[in-house]
Amino acid sequence: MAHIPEQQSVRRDADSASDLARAGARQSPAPVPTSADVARLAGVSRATVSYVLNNATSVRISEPTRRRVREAADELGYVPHAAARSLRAGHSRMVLMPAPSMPVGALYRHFFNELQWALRRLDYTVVQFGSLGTSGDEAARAWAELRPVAVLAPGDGTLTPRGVQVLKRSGAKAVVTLGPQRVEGAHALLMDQRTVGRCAAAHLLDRGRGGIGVVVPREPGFETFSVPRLAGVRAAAEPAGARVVPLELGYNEQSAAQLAARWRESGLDAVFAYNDEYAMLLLRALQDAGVDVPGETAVMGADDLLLGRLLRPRLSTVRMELPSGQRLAELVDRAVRDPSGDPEVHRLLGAEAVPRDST
Amino acid sequence: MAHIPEQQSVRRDADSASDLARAGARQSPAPVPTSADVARLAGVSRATVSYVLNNATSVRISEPTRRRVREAADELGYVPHAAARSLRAGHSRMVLMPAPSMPVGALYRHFFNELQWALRRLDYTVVQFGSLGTSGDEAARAWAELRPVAVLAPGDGTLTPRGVQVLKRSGAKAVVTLGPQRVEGAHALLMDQRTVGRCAAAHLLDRGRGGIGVVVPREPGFETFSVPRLAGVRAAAEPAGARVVPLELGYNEQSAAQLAARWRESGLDAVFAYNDEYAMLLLRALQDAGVDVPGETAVMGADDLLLGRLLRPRLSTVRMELPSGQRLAELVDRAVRDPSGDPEVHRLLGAEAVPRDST
DNA sequence: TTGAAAGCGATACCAA
DNA sequence: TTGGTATCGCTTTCAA
Repeated sequence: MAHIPEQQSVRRDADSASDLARAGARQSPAPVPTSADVARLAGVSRATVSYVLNNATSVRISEPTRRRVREAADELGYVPHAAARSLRAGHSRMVLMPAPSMPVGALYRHFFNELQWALRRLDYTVVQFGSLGTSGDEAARAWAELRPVAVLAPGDGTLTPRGVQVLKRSGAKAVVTLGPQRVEGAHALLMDQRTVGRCAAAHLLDRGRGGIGVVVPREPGFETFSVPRLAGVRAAAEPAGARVVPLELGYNEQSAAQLAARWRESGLDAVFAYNDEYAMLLLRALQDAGVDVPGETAVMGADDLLLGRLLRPRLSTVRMELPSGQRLAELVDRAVRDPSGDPEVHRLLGAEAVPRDST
Repeated sequence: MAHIPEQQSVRRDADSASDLARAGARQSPAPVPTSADVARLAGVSRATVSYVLNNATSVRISEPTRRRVREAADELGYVPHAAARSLRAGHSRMVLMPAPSMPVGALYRHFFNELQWALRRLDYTVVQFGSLGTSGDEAARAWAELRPVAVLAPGDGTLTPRGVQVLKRSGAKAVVTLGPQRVEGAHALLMDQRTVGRCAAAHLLDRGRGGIGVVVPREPGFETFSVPRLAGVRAAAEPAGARVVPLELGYNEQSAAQLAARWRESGLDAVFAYNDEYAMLLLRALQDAGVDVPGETAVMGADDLLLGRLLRPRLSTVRMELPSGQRLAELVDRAVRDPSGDPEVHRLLGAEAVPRDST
């Protein structure tokens, strides 16, 4: 024991080199190296380690010392402890994006990825937090425990004003909802799905249709989109004297066949089928039932999927647009820097009818 | 000032009720309440607060005290600080699931969600960490900073053995890859995409085809799947004397039309089109070019999408199966509890040909 | 140029 | 039954 400096604690006595050697063998789980271990191995103080590894500009450290520290860190496989760091700092750069609880389209996924990427470029750590299972305020509490600097929550009604309060009190500088609804106290990136319905209805009216069916997926989780889309169709069509009828449809051939079999009695001459997938399903079923599309009935989807163009007749659709993730990332950044600003509301979703051969 | 106990620091002087009141006004950002604040308001020690809020069983706290503490916590909107807690505890229950860097199918998404849900039931905190942009060992370091108890990484080659070492040294009890490749030192949930190719090839050979084209998507990011699928076709077809030809295809009508235009000169009589979407695209293009399917050429997809059944002829496909997320969650849990266990390798992906009318 | 020490928030041991 | 206090890993001010 004579060679071991007195101040070292028993646990730290074991010299780091042999710790490292033992890491391969699965015996005792090698203790996770801390900055103190690095300091010891490099023969400097913890402060110096911190200075070197963080490239502190306020202090000048000699080049040989820097090298010794870097080598020691490398040898030990030292990785700083994010929690300890942000605890000390009093803040983090974590942006929490609770993952959407419903299946989302490619457009949204793309936007989501872009946003994530842009935030990372602004030096935020983006973390997706699966919120499935927990609900509402409970979820907000769980998020708040992580002390994110900003929260990008789905604007689908999960988050309540109370939830926003909880998050803000826990130190979140910005709470932003992303979806069809807005929430008191939070910024909103509003993707108003009614626009999609309105757009589809306008096109169908334009084609002279007077009885519009609106497909409402039977699968759970789609209400956040399907309800406002239906409302949008109503808002645009009913004032113009058209009839609007919601139609339940399950995503399977049988359900589509049933709907198609009753089609003629419904007296409808058009259908907005929620999205391209349901539209393709229904279009095929109608054709199989002998209903002429677009002669007897117009069929319209949404999402502008490539696959819709492969059908005959080619599927008319609603193309949606989202702004670049970059812009939204900047909004988040602004909100973080100036938490006192009033909640901003941005309408994001652009929609445009793409007439093809099915209407 | 007379009414304020001497021991309170200046910052804490402001009484909590008025802090709360000020939270609505956006003046000074109300300080985030800590357990000390709760203790002060309830007139107890921080220790007691901790006991009450964590339902500690080793200590008995009187009911009135419990109530006072709970009310104080409620009034302040207190939420515990996860980082501080896990720092003290020396471990967390965080499972990191770096989000897949490529677009994935519905099957995988479903599996992913199920796994996430099952882990949460086992009391883990599941966090998805977007790894886009950072690469390889750099990413592993970023993950390690969060000190997750387990990491579920995409098994697509991003993670290196070095990365695994970094994670383990940072205290991760289990590192599990999820994808086509395995990595030294980590458990593997192997989804060997060659199986899919083999399965498709077997079916096509069965149908008497001797020249098999294999679509390789031109879009970036698909290599991790397309390369092993091609290899699988080769492995199954070439020993049987069939010819295998890779075919680049972009996901657009033009690219498909080009490929179809050159079809007859290729002399192929079958194509495995990567997945149903590419298959549908190509099938339509072949038909438009006057190629008879399945007479002249068989077309096969993968994923068993509903939409594939809507085409005429109905698309033959490869249906894939993944085990329940529950089982995998249990595997992760086992690995966490017994970090010394040897890396397990599980083959996950089941594949089965679904013959329909296009082959 | 480097080191000592305080402190971030929560917990658990030991006393009282 | 409750309170004081050391501790987790890291950063940063102040002194040397």
